[in-house]
Amino acid sequence: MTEVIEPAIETVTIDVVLSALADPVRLTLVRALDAAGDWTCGSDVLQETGLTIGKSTLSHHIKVLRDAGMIRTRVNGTRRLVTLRYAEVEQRFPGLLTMLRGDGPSRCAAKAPSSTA
Amino acid sequence: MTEVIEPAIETVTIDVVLSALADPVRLTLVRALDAAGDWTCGSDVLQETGLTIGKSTLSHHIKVLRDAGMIRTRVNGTRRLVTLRYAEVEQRFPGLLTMLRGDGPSRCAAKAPSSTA
DNA sequence: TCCAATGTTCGATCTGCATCGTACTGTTTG
DNA sequence: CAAACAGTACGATGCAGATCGAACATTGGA
Repeated sequence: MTEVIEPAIETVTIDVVLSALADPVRLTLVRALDAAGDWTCGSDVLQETGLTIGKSTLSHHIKVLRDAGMIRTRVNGTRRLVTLRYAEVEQRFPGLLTMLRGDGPSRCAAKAPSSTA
Repeated sequence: MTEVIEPAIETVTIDVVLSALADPVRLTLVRALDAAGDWTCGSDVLQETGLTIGKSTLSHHIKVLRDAGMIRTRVNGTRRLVTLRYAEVEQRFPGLLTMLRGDGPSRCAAKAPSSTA
């Protein structure tokens, strides 16, 4: 069970994290990991999230998220297991994962105060 | 003292905020606002931040940040005064402004644990 | 050993966005 | 009213990054 190399959480900057999370596909991936709990395997995530991207594109996005310190990749046989670096990210950027969770692209239409002007 | 139209904070999604903050110029602007308080829209900002962009580009970035709910623009005569929507952003996305503050592009080289492998 | 399955790497393409210059709007002042 | 100033709007350009397909590892099993 080798681990793919990843940055120490202390060396991760918010600049890089913001760039990583600015992409809708990567945001979807992180949310899926957060919601689905522990592990999600590479290609399974496409089916689970409904993303329609090629596997090389997925591989690219996973690398970006890993370099941004958000996720961890462990090699298990012929498969890669991906997980959120939950505790570390929460420690380094408190509240970040919570705010990612709150807003789906079209949720949150519950109660809008009348100050829309 | 008219106010330029801005979104209600409740309608702002984290997706839009992340896209807005993913740009280094806009991140610089937000940090400058956070550090210095209010300022005017024009060449003051460029001089203060050391940014070397045209004024139309600056205007563009300010619009993006405003649409993302991060800043407010007030019209005062022939000038525009820009402020950070501090309390509102903090209420909607707790901790966000703090984590923007923490990381300069090259700071934070203090103590890296030996878990780099 | 050979084959199938899973991901990564590489090169090419294409789209979105940052940037710029110019023209335009609105405001203050002479 | 005209001129100067501050900022916006718009069209054009260039580049970074998202995407894809194909070739290349690596592993597990027949």
